[in-house]
Amino acid sequence: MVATRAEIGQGRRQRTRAALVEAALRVFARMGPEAPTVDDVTAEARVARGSFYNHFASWDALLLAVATAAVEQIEAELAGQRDLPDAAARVGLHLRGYIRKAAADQVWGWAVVRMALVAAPLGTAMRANLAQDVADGIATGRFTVASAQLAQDVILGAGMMGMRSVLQGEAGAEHADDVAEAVLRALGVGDAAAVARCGQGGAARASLQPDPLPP
Amino acid sequence: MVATRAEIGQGRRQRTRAALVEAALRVFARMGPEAPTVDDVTAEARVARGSFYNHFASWDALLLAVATAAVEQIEAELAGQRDLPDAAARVGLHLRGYIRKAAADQVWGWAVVRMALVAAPLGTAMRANLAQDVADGIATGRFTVASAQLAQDVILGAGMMGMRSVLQGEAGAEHADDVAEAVLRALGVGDAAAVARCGQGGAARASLQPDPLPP
DNA sequence: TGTACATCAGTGAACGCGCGTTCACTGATGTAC
DNA sequence: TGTACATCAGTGAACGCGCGTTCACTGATGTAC
Repeated sequence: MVATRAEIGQGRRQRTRAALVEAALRVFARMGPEAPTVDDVTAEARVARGSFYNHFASWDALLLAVATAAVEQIEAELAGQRDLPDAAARVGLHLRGYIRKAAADQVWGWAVVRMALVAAPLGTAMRANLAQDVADGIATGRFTVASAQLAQDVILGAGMMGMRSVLQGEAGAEHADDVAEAVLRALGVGDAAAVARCGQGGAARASLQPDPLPP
Repeated sequence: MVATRAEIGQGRRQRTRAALVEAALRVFARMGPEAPTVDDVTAEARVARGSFYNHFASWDALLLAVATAAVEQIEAELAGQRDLPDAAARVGLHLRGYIRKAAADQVWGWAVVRMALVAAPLGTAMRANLAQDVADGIATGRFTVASAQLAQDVILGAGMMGMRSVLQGEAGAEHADDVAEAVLRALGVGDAAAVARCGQGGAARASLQPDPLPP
């Protein structure tokens, strides 16, 4: 059966591709998404240089794959929180989740921060997730802000800077709660402190296992 | 007199150097601070390639010069506002000033946003200016925040994202006031709306002349 | 006043490295008979 | 069961472009006499 051979081929392909994406994440965490060369990534993945072009037509294609993988990873860990009825609680838990994950998995954190600041794909992916919660919060009167754009700017801006501070070692893990509370206050949420510090926080925390430090 | 000849030489030097820094600002606005080459900058400055190395030992040296020039430019326009007695007013007016300037001078705005996100020198310069106001606001009880780090993260993060939105055309000039108000709310300033929308705003606005659009 | 000279910054051709990209080849795995 | 073959992904040497960097030269300007 032809299907079998094709499947086996796909298996090899996917393993090599995954190795490249994972290696790129580590390299991006060290060097950002634009400085490294094809050689840096293939060396980290322990794969021949030519293999890169079997999988990615361009550097942007790799960037998109890495950004997608990074967002999927955190969103999977936060799964279920999109179902919370309160938009403020959802935003708060996402903020805490991202910052806590940055503290627990510095490779992921640095890669996300560096990509978010420089590369379009990641910012776009995160904005897409956010837009829904922001629109909901405004529609239900939970957020009192001048515009949805303003809400996004405050959430993403403070969130990214909060991650950066934690990664730099300028703040501890409690920074996640502090940032969430401050952002919710900015959005006009009256009970910001309560929303930012409890809710499904226990569950979210339990799903985060600490990771080894980066190289 | 030997001094005269030396001075004339310095005059030539300084003009060439200034041309390189101004050209680099325009190039950074288009391409960010890392992608462009020495050729891009010298071509924009209409100067021979070799001249670059008469003035800058490395790309980082250029970056530092451009970042310094960009911060000095806005700080000169906001001069006097550091004397305001209220830390909240100072922070608000700086936020509005940066975002309004980005709207009025897009070349400056894009260069600042791209440098702030990627290059260390600019972020460091802005943090240094901020630290004083944040410390003051906390000491006088004007800000009620968990930490100075938190205040900086919210101010810089929301400020940069606000500049980005205006530059992208996703928000209008009024975004400056909205961001300032939201940030002050996050910092626990009770009269955030009042502080963000009046004060020395008129004077600050008058000092900003609109600039031509970037290439 | 005029001419030869000194001292700069600026110039741009030339060199060489490093990187992206290609492509004929290898090796692994499954298939046919 | 064993052997020849087909089909993949993966490999890495080779090519060539583009960029950073250097340095002997030019041109501009002021100085000496």
